[in-house]
Amino acid sequence: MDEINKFKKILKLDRINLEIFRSLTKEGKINYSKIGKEHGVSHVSIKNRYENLIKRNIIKPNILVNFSKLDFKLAILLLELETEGYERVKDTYFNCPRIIYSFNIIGEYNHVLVFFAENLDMVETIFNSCMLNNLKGVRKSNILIFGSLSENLFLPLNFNQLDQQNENTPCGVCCKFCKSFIKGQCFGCPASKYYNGPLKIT
Amino acid sequence: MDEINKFKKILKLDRINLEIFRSLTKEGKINYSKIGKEHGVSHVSIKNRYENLIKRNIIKPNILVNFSKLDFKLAILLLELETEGYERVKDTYFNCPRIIYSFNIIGEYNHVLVFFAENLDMVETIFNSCMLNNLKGVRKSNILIFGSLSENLFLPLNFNQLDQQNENTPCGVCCKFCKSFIKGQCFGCPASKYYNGPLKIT
DNA sequence: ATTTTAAGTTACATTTTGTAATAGATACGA
DNA sequence: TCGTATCTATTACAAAATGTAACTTAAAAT
Repeated sequence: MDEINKFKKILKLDRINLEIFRSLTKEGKINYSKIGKEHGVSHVSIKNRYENLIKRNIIKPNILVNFSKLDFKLAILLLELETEGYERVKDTYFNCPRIIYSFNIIGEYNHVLVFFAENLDMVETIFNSCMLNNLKGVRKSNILIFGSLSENLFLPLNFNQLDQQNENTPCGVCCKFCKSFIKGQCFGCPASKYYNGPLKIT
Repeated sequence: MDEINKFKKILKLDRINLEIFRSLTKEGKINYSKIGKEHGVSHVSIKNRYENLIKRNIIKPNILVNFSKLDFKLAILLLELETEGYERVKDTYFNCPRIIYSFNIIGEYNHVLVFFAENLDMVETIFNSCMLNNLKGVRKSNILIFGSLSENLFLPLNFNQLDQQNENTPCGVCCKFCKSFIKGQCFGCPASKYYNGPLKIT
């Protein structure tokens, strides 16, 4: 019971909050007045609930992209890292626009990276040039490539990194000097000015 | 070049669309007028761009939940399924409120499920009672448990399934008859009327 | 017992949105 | 090449939603 009350202080799940969470996905917008009317409270109350949850960093509105519609490839990289490398991975890839998720796990591996590339060749290039070259202390690794994305697979994309005005990538290299980029095997990093793939900002 | 033009027809990335995508995360709302003013176009134009991308199923606004703030546990289940079971997994868990992601992969395993549970004991219970009991044709499985979620980890939660008014779970069982539930080892399925954990709607 | 905090209310001025009619540019088939 | 769709954009105005501030109530903390 204590576990439950503690949880409720963080995220109270009642019909009103549920409706707040749902409305954005259902209608693409949050309409304070409408939700308020439906639940017999004022629009200001809805606004406060919503904004407080965001301010307290409990929820985050976001735009997810349907990766099934793009012709992108996704991959999961399972890593067993030595202690030193372990801390560094998150730092290195914290702002990488290709990394969708990065988390520590317990078990056969201790870190997971989920990333995307523009096509299958690029998966290989990214894996070799961006990752293995950059990472130290990898004891073991395993790559799982996503198969056909038949259903709609919506994932977050780091739009904040797509400005494409920086000389260096967020992970600290420069595409200009990368073999794969020079040979034309790689579109480059979508966060750098050298990028020339489908995510190029027009 | 053709690859890039094909992509642009699906998702045109210019400064305006980028700003549309960013604004929701930055400000929690999409303000057509404001974005329009900033980019020298009318609010109607912004509205149309946004609504068309949603209607075409390219993007989906969503509320992500900060799992680092909740005391929930996350796990990745890697499965090697026989052809017959392969098709069934997606169907069975399509509406499961605990499943965050489900996708086909190529490699050592052919399917991945990412799910959450209220605590570590529940991970075990879900794995045994909900999954292994329900799945046929599993040749090999591997479970990876998430470690400490030090950073903020925002993931989507299926709020549409949290009504808690159904006798049966979306995967087709009834908690009332489940051993783990009867013994009090399990909060039950958050989609069913029997659920009594922290996600209980008040 | 008093203060603080959290959650909600009303009222009104301001801002945003929806809608409809319309225009220009591009794509495309006959 | 002509005409027809289609896509993207515009303006203008009525309708609706939002932001804000001052205030209320209840619960929690000191």
